[in-house]
Amino acid sequence: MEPTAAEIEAAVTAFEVFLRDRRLKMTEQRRTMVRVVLDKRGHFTADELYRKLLSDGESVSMATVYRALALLEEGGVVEGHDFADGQRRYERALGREHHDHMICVDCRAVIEFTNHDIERLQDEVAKAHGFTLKDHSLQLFVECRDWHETGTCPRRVERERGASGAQG
Amino acid sequence: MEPTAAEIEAAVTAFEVFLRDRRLKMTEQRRTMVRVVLDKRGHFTADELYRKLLSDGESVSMATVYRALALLEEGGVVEGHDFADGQRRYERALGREHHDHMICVDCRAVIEFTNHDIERLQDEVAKAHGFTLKDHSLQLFVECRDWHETGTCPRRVERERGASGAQG
DNA sequence: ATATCTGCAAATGTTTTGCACTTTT
DNA sequence: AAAAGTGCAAAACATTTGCAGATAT
Repeated sequence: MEPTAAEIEAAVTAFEVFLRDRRLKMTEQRRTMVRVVLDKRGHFTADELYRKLLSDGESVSMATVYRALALLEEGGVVEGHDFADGQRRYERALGREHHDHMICVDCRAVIEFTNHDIERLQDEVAKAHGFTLKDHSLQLFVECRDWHETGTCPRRVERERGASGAQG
Repeated sequence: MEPTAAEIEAAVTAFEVFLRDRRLKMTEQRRTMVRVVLDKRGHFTADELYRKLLSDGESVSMATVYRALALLEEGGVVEGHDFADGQRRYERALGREHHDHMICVDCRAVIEFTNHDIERLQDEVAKAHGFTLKDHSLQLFVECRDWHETGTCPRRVERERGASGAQG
């Protein structure tokens, strides 16, 4: 499901077109970020992306990461979500279908799901009120009962050791 | 739909019981906040509540407002929401039914709605994945088309004048 | 050439915290 | 008296911004 190298390069080109249309410039930092981001699975924060770039030996600043993420989002390369934990999270959008998220309140694992009936009903609700639905945000906060009960949830154990957040 | 004075006092007492169960104390500030909060309609931020208390001549600090809001939320007096604009928003929970929110991306108006089919489907989704649904967060970001087109949306006009945020 | 970018450091805005003092229980 | 709460100012955090120098078109 990860994009091939060729697909990533096509996306770089597409992003360049997006930038050109707005009279913005393609830079080494932006190019690198498109590549890194499309190669990522799961969700990541601005800070996680920044660290990844640094550990890859890239030369970027946090400010540039934030400025680029905003553009990557507008350009449809990534999608941003707010899981109500104080940090915006991103995920690769290119070539992915729309989905919503279940977040385990115990271990913070993120599980994706799609439910077309819910999507349709949302549209109907908006219409019924005379509005146009532009976007939505749906998170289900769940509990991984079995893992929870046995205390063996691997992600929770990891989190309690102080490791970085779990991702679905 | 606003609670009567008697209902508010009953809520103060109930909150006191909640506190006592946890070996916490009822204070003048907390008592006042329960009253003020239950009297409010619409959504408010911590800062808005703080200003309201000050203008009422109450003696509170921002720190106490934040600490109390956390307790009020746990005690079921208020419910907190994250509308992805960087500030947590609260609303009176006591005696209110569950509902979700539509937020106009143009004027930031907040409209409440309830859809039982969506609720049921959320439960089913969680169950289908082997999880227990503990909570959810659903926001529909909409556009008030007519107002938008005519440029007469009262809330937008108000917002552009620099007034405080609109509430549904 | 010129408009846009970048990095840095400083600023921002919201929320949290340490601490000495005050208030409930 | 003991335990918890308060205000204040400082800290913590994620994110944004001003500006001078660097880079893309």
